[in-house]
Amino acid sequence: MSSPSIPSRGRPPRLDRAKTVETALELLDDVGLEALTMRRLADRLGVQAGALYRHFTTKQDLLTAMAERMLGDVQASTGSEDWEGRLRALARAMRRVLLARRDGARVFGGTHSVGPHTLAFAESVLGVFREAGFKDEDAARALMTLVNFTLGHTLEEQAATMPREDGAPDEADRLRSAVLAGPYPHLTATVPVLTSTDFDAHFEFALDVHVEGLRRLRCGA
Amino acid sequence: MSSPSIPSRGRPPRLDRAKTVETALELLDDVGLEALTMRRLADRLGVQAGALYRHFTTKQDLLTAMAERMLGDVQASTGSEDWEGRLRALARAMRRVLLARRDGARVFGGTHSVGPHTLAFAESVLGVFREAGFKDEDAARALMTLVNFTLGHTLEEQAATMPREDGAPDEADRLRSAVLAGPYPHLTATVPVLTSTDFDAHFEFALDVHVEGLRRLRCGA
DNA sequence: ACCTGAACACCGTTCAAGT
DNA sequence: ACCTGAACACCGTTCAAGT
Repeated sequence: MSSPSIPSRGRPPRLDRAKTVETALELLDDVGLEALTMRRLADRLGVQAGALYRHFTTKQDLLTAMAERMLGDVQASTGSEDWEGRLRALARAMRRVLLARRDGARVFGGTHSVGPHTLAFAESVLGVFREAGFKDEDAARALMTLVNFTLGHTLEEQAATMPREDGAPDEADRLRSAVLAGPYPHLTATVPVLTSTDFDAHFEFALDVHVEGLRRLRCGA
Repeated sequence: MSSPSIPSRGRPPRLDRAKTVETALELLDDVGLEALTMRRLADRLGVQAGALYRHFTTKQDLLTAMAERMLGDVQASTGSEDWEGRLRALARAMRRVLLARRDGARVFGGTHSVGPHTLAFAESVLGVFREAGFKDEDAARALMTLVNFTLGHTLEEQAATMPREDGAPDEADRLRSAVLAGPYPHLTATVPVLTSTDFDAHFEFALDVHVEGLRRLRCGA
């Protein structure tokens, strides 16, 4: 088999987008977004940094491809549930794939992929809304809101669970001492919840609010 | 007056945190977050870059002070409205101050100030919820959700309205052509809304969903 | 005490030249 | 066609030395 199709003049390339993106995601998991540099990625690929620019026009282009690749891991929920159940499943799936990689939310939030995985996800969410009877305008805005809040939540979650260097106080600790030092009765009462690490509960709360609000808007107006 | 209080040995400082933060915010408006460097800021202050580290331990510390300063511009809505009206006013005020400066949302989102302005804002939102009868746990999570979605929205808004360099296609254009090139019926139907620049309408939709959802949760459970 | 000058250890990106 | 080698124009941060 392996038809030569286009007889590629010169040597076969040692790099390609797919393999580079895969390696970049592994490097991301190992060192985090801050330390993900073109030079370090080139090192891991056994290549010079400049070679990466044959396959990605900029670092931003690489990050966008990484975000697109991450979205490819969302499971298509073929469930025969109602629209609310299908919506919850899609939101949880998006959260899951972002949490699956170190700084995944920041990578996704810093890019705007229009690749097939990203569009397929948006298409699924829109399908749920439109088949549930939402107007096109509401469906589009409901998609934006859902992506927004899911991204925002995972951003906070990954920021809060970041491994802090020795000696530096936890973010929760900094908030606690600042709140207790000032005249903040409401914050004082709620700071245990605000610094809680039960992010599943926080996410499900936001998801409940969102779905509940959308249900009201579906019939009204 | 002007009591010498502590006789400051040596020359009076040419820099202080407040003035530096103010200048940094002006520089941000002029050049954007990407070009906001310690060297450029030092230049504008007539000082060497290293001098900034007498007043801010890191650039992150400076950015946090900038975010804190921005939150100081929220107007205290002393309105005698119901909890929903007060909540809407606070969310709109947060959106307003973030939109007031170039890349304001990204600066705020990349930091976690526990300064008085930030805490005062959180305290206000929590006050609305708790006085409306929300449980402490729900109030705390509703605050997180509100800040989340307001930040996420302004992040998207400022990303979409960024001045693009010549020749580079608009983000909306890229989305449009990608959608029309593939099998995406739902996206095709909604892409006019998704690429709409009526961000007020998008924000008010999300605010409606949020408030509507919270109203249901207040009594229930 | 506060700032300068200069360095350290990096960045992303470009591009002639090799193969 | 693809990659190397080397450079360009920067970064954030540190710190001896000056005043």
